Amino acid sequence: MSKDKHSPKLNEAQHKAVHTLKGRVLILAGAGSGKTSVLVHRIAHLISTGVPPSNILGLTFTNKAAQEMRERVAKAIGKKSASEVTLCTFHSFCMKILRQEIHRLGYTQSFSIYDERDIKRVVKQLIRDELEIEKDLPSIEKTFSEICKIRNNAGKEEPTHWHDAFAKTVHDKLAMSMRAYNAVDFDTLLTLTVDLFVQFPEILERYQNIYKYIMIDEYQDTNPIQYKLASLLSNKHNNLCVVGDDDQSIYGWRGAEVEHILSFNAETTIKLEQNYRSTPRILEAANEVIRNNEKRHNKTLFSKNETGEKIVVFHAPTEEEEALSVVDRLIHYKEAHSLAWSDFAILYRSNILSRVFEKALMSASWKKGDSWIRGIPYQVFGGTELYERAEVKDVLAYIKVMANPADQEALLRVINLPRRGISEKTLDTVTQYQRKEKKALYPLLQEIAASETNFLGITQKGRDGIRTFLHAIEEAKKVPGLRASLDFLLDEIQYKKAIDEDVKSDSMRTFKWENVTQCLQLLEEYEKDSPGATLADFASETLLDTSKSRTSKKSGDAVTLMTFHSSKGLEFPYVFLVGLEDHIIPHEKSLQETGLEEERRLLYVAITRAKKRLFMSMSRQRNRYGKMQKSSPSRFLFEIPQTILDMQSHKHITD
DNA sequence: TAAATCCGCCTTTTT
DNA sequence: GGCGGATTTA
Repeated sequence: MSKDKHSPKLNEAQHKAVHTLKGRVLILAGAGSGKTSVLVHRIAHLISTGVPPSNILGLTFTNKAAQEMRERVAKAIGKKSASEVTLCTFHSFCMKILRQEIHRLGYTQSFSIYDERDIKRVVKQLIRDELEIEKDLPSIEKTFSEICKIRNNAGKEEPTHWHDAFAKTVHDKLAMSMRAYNAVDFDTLLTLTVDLFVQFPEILERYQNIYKYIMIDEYQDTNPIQYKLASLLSNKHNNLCVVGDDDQSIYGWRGAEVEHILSFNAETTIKLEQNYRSTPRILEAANEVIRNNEKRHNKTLFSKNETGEKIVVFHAPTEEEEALSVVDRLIHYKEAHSLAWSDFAILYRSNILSRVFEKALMSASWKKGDSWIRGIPYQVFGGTELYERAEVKDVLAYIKVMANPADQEALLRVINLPRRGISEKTLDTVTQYQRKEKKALYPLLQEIAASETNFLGITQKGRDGIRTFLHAIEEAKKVPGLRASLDFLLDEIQYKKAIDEDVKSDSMRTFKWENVTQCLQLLEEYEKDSPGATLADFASETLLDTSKSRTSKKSGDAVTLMTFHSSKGLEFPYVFLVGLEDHIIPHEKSLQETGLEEERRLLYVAITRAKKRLFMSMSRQRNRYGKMQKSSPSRFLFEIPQTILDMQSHKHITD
């Protein structure tokens, strides 16, 4: 048996998984058991038996997983056929369908996508104006999470007590507002697609006939609505293959139900239990941790690899020293075993932890040949960064307004930006009137701009501002070309000048403008890559896959930094798990909420990313909300037997 | 009308 | 300790 899981030689279970093409197939795939490889082979095999690539649909949860699948399928069957296979996230799949069909649900093709901030603002507004309750308002957070529950439950149960009923009211109003704004959000992308399929069986059938073979990766992470979508689609041809591992279910907080995988009605069930990725030592640590969970299927993951080194653990006095120790080891092992930077990953529970490691990486010096180089190349995944920045959101909001004038959130965001004399009071008058008269905002603004006399008591200044704003938008729309049209707009509204005047520090000013330029750059690339695409397409695709912003160009040799969550499905020879402290993992907030077991699974996922060497570290104190606080090692660490741990001083590398 | 100050919450994880 | 949002001040 080959050790290489990429080798064409498959073990018995893998072989069966690849060759069972019909019916409902459940593949229980332990960590590192060659799951992706099996899926890729299975796709190749389907095609070799004469199934057209366009009949195959592979759904994943993250963009990274989708991208990896696309790359590996392309390698296996060639770029051309691979491009005909649909491999994408649930969300972008729904996007694809809704772009074609959403007009049947009372939207237009150029609908906007709202992120969590946008949607929360709408919810807040609804709670405030529509319900006119002053006292005892349920918090937005709470209402919003109730709303998410309703949506993700796919109408499974009706709300019973007051908070739920309230949330249901807000939910229904929200749905109306969103239709008025011609906007959807991450959740409704899915719910609307399901609605579409339920309301229009003939459309469903059309897609059923396209996607005759459906595969779902990371099935343990499906929530009810995704489950519903998959069952609808696969209902006719009944070829549904799902792959997953209950021990790696880490999205409970997003409504994922492990029950889906535990109770999947399968005609064939296949278990992949041989791990090809990690050394037995690493696997033992993972197994020892996960066996403390009660809610799980008993599994016996084994590895035939060489035993491997013990797991290194070190405890640094401060966060900075922890980061330095990690970086020292990075340099040491790269040198000692002539590795590439991309052989290393630094993984953490939450995004904030990336900071201190980025700093340490940036200021580290290492020897390349005869010369010293300052700064280790690294790549941070996740932590949306670029699209979270105010200036980029502004630009995106302008894009949305041009593409979709009904997008009221975007409109209100930029209508007085840069300041053009439209006061809060003016906006208040206008929106109140508009809500009362049930008019759309944009046409109303046009009406105001066109009027010569006093309209709703709006000041001359306000009216002038509205005119300037609308003029800029309308003129920009006429400019052909996406990038050109946006350039025109930004020039017209003097956006750069506004940044220059608003921002005090020099470095910040340059930084902000660079972000804007980068955004424009992305638009230009997008325009080049997808001829015929619109601004609406750009905005939504951008929001559905924020990783594109950073992975665009230089993906050379670099150390990977990412959260435990986003590391799922990936592997690295050398893995550093950092910040393993008891309030971070298990996260203090998880203790009541999603529960300890999910945190343990999360650590299990993180541990099983490592192929050769695993390092675990923590600090004795950590900065929390600006205050230094003591922290102690994660309780999970004590579940690993001492015999396979190598406790080191943070200062000295011993081997 | 816009700038200055204050307040509260926050940092769990992703699409 | 920093950011967005609300409130106060010029």
